[in-house]
Amino acid sequence: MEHTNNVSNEQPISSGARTNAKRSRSRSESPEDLGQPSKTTLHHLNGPETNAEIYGASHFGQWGEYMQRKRAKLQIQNTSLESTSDEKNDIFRGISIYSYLSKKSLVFAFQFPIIHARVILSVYHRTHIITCSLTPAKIREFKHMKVVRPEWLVESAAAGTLLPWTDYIFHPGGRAEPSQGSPVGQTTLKSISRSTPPPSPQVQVNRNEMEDPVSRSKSPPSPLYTTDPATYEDAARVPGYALGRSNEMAERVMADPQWRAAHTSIAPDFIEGYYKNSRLHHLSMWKAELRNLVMEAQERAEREEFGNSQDKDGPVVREKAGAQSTSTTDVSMGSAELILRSPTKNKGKHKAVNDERVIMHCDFDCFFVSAGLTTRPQLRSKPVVVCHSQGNQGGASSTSEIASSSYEARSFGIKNGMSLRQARQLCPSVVTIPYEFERYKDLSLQFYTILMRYADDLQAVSVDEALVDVSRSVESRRAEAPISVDDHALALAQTIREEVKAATGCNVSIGIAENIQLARIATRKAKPAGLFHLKRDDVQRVLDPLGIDDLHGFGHSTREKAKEKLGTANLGELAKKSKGQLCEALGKGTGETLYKAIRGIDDRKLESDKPRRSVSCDINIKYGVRFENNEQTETFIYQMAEEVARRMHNISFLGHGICETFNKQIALSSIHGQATSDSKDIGDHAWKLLLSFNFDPKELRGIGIQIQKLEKAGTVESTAQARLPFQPVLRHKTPDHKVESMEIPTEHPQIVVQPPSQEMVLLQENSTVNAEEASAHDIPPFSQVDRDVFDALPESIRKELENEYERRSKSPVPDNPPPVPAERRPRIPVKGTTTDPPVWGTMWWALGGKISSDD
DNA sequence: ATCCTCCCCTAC
DNA sequence: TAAGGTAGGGGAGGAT
Ligand SMILES: Nc1ccn([C@H]2C[C@H](O)[C@@H](COP(=O)(O)OP(=O)(O)OP(=O)(O)O)O2)c(=O)n1
Ligand SMILES: [Mg+2]
Repeated sequence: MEHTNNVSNEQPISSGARTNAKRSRSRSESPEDLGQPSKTTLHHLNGPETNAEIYGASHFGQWGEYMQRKRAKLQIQNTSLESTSDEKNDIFRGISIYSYLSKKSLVFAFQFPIIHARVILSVYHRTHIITCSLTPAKIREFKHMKVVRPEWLVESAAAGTLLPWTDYIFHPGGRAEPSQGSPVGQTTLKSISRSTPPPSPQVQVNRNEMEDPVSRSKSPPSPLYTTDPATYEDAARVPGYALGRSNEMAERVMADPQWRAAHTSIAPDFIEGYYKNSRLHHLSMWKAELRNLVMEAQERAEREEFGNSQDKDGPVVREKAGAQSTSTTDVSMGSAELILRSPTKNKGKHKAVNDERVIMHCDFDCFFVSAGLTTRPQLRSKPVVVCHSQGNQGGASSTSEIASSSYEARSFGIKNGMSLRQARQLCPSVVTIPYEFERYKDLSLQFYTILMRYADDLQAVSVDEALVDVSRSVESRRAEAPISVDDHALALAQTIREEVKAATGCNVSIGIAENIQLARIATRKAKPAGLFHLKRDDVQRVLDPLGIDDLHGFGHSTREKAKEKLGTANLGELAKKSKGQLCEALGKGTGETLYKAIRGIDDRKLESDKPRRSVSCDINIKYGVRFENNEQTETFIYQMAEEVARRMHNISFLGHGICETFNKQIALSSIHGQATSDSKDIGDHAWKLLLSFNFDPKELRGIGIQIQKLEKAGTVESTAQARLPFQPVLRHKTPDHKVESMEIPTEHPQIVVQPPSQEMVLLQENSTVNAEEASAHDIPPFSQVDRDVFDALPESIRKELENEYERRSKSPVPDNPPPVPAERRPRIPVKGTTTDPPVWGTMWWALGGKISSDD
């Protein structure tokens, strides 16, 4: 529990009515589905931008324009949008504008005379951002671009000439808003129209640059037109996190092209190898697998209870029928089967509401280290850490991260999550041992097997950690032996501890309390190798000296916020604050959770049967992704698609600054406009998207794909989290593997993309894609085209569209058939549950960042 | 009021 | 060399 981040894993308070996956984007036909602020591009067509470079060779851009135009029409029902084909009002010639305004503001903008110039909604090219409100993330995104306030347009139009944009530079009011996602600067239109005098330009910019954005991208990063919140420094501030200066050896080695060719993402099996060595990937996989196992066990228990068959003495864990222990290096839990002994799932039914629960939080002590020490007894009582770097690798400067540290090591100040370099500074004699993922898996299954024996309900938290509701077990023990034991919960916990120790050779610690939060606190006191029953009378005494970040779900950032807004991070002090104060400082839900937590209250139920709601695979690459050309990029994309969904971002370990990450979302549909789990479909879409952005592959530092709003197709028996939806191969290969279900994206998932801001090109914002009507990868069937909107398109675009339709009418494009309109699209037949949110996808990539000298 | 989108935050 | 993945809670503020 000493790792850097925090105590525990579980989230506070589930959010009741929410039906959508968190990161999902929903589809809607309404023009308001732009999200907010709505992003719409006004492109003045007359300029030289009307060339192929801008619109690319792809029809995506055209379609995007079509959609935006249509939406614009819908939004401004009463405003004529007909294009004026002449040259009056041409003061905006050559200017492409990316509007980042709320809907209201947008309408406002449309009412201006400039709108009567030909307004083209360009997807791929912009010269200016227009906005009056930006979130911190957008500030980062736009920081190399010309960001102006709407008055620039308004007043230019009024003046009949293009005023210098530098007089209208947008800059967020004051410092960056610390609170997440909250816009910085003005929010309302009122403040716009009220003619605030334009602030004097912060930066002088050569007027010529406006006409030649491309050349700009070659010059050193342009000065910021917005205040830079320097957000990445926040990451570096997180205590103990293994950010650091560059690893010199790594830098040297990266400079060698041969080495890079062999070891970076260029290698065809890069992703697989990366995952194989990623402890965090394993943790995530295991967690999902364990949750599934528990869920299956519960369903089985309920079924058996109903059928009245209770073979109380059968094995609690067994190999699934036909499960071949593939090899000795099977790190997956897929072939195991847990059995829940007591078939009682407290489903909140008439289950004595007032009964005090008994919750146990069971957690291995320094799990990875303990596991490693089972075969290295000679290292017991030494400062031992688990990390990749072994022996003297990396020397004194190894950036290898420590996954787990023994308690002896912790006495030197070493913590989980630190870099080996930091650890060596604290304790030069620290001993490193390697990862043994398969062993962790085996031990974990033993651990869970034992827990299941006593659990009324069980929530898998992690490979080494579980929350167990033992209320009834304790109750019945008390009934059987009322007097001989004074704390039946503690006695049961001791039994569990001993059983786990006997089965695994490792120590678990167990915290016991009446709710989850307190049980976790109790575990802190129990460690190492101990038990602690936190009883009601002791709660305040135990809680008061703690800091807010000692509570699960409250971390570094919340602590800083509390210190700033409430003057203290100490629970005893915070207890004096009113609920209103806490809510004001931290938000309503968080404030209330905290208010209760401080008082030892936590109403959350164990989460043992919630199905997964999204799938994504992330890779953070330190130095792995370095493409030389598009071919390599393509290869990688398809690898990723095969692997499923994945996202990447980049925080460089090599000491060259942080890359910027972007994400965009677009509709993804299979060839036939249907849901798909096919890796080729996903790869195709992702690759096209990426291609359309036309950036330098050398700048690429990460790519990601993620799919959300999953809909179950088939049984509920899904397992392997990352692989499930996208590796149908798995099912065929290992029929015993029990992956007969697939989660299939319904209709068109979305993929999100975003361009390098360095290129001064801003791509279509995800939300501008009307997914209900278009896949964003293709144009709609001709019959679906809104004639008015179509006619309003500039001639060049219209021509291209016409050509395309013409072409298709002659020879259908097998590659790219127009998707069936949504309302006619056959729904994917879904067996099992009826949760029907559509699936969406998000694609990420990261650009920039330097790497040693060659970058 | 409630939903949705785009974020941020947390945890192992 | 080292392999910083991943799912979900929750807040702000616009749309409905
Ligand atoms: N930053 C981290 C934190 C944890 N882990 C892995 C290794 C840990 O052994 C395992 C369990 O995490 P715990 O938080 O339970 O930490 P430990 O079990 O190592 O120590 P303890 O539980 O005794 O505090 O997860 C990791 O790889 N990286
Ligand atoms: Mg542990």
